[in-house]
Amino acid sequence: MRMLVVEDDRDLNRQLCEALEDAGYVVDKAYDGEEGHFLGDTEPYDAVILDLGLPQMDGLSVLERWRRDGHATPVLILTARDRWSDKVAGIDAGADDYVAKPFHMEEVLARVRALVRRAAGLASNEISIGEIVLDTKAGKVTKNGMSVKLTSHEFRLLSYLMHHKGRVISRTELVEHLYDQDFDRDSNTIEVFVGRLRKKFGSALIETVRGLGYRLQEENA
Amino acid sequence: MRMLVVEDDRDLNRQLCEALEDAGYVVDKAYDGEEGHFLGDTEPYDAVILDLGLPQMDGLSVLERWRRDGHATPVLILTARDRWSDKVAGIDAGADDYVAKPFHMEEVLARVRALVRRAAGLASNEISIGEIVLDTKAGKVTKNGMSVKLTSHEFRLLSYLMHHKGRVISRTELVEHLYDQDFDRDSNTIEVFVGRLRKKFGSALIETVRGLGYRLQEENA
DNA sequence: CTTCGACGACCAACATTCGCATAAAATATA
DNA sequence: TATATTTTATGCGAATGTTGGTCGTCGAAG
Repeated sequence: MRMLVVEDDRDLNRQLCEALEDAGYVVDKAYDGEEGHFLGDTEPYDAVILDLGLPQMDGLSVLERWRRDGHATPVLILTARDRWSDKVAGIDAGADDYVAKPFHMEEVLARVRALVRRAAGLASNEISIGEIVLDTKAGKVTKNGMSVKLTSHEFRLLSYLMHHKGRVISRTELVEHLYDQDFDRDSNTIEVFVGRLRKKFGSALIETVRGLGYRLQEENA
Repeated sequence: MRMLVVEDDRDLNRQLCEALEDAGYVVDKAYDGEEGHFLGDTEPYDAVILDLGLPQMDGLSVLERWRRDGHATPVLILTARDRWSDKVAGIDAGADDYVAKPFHMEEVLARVRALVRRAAGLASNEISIGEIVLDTKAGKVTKNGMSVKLTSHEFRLLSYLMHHKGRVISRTELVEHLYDQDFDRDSNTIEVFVGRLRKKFGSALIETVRGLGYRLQEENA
């Protein structure tokens, strides 16, 4: 999962990024509204953390423009504690959730998890497909109840695929969501990891759609 | 485990802190409502001890604001013995428990233990995993019934991990809960202590999840 | 039906990061 | 001061991620 943090306070921005990276996400950052808007417009994020008080273009405008342009990316708003009106306006503008500053990093993480989960239309922290169960909170995967050991990239890949099961995912989309901006476009890492996942879960799990990408099938185990 | 004590009576504050530290917690203190509110809002405590009669902002308001902002941190209220109404109001405001002043330190400690325990979803003061039993009340650990000698940091680390068994805990989270504010971010102390615990309990106890953190497994002993 | 080309799978070597043990230094405790 | 505990420093080794190459396979065009 790939996140964008738009926050002008360098220190806070760094803290947020660290926490998110700790939690296993890939994170891009922006320090002003314009940059943030551009990135959110260009890159396919799975969630955005957006501060409201920003230089260049304030957070609310950024959010409004995104929504006007049809971006549905989940957005978590950061508001100063005393700016109630901002909170309301943020929700009107299409924010998915908000947290008042100052906040507990853990709370932000919990809310981000919830956003990603909801975006995938799921109710809990667990996604299952056949005998395979992925627990995003515990960071654990089991097959037939047996825990399966995955490396962090393997986990991310599987996680993304399971969040979008049934849909064909292009290699480009995977690269965009699993890596940050500068990454060698023509590399075959994704294929390698798909191969490794198949070795661990059986080749039936991930279906190859030639020329388009990969798909996780509900029926298969 | 990391605690916050909000109490304007310096003497009492000090006593509480000492007792808590003796019991193996890491403790931050605040002498007025504002400071207390800020800290509780910012730092991830495992429990808070909150006096109601405070300068700047009274305890009840502090608590109400925390709860309104979605903080679920367990809070133990201190009330004067004759202020029944306060007690009721405290519970309404979201306190988890209360103690009337003057009190026995023992009672406070017991209630704090209970709060931490409940927050972790446990029923007793003993947490066990395989043959290892940790008694939070006695501050002792046994393996196969044999007492194991741990240093205070070793105990704290093990305790935190056991309170969250099954979940992957990042090194960052551990540092945040085992040390107070200013602590060198890139230090390898945690790794050293994990190593020591493994030496004492066997390497199967603490599983490392590369790139993410550590996890205590229910299954393993 | 055959052939060709493109795409993906697989493999093995390489580079890198990460965690661990160890020991020495610093700090707290008795 | 002596002792126990905590922290820092460093090098090693294993786990992980990446690259490049080869082979197999699918599908379309002849």
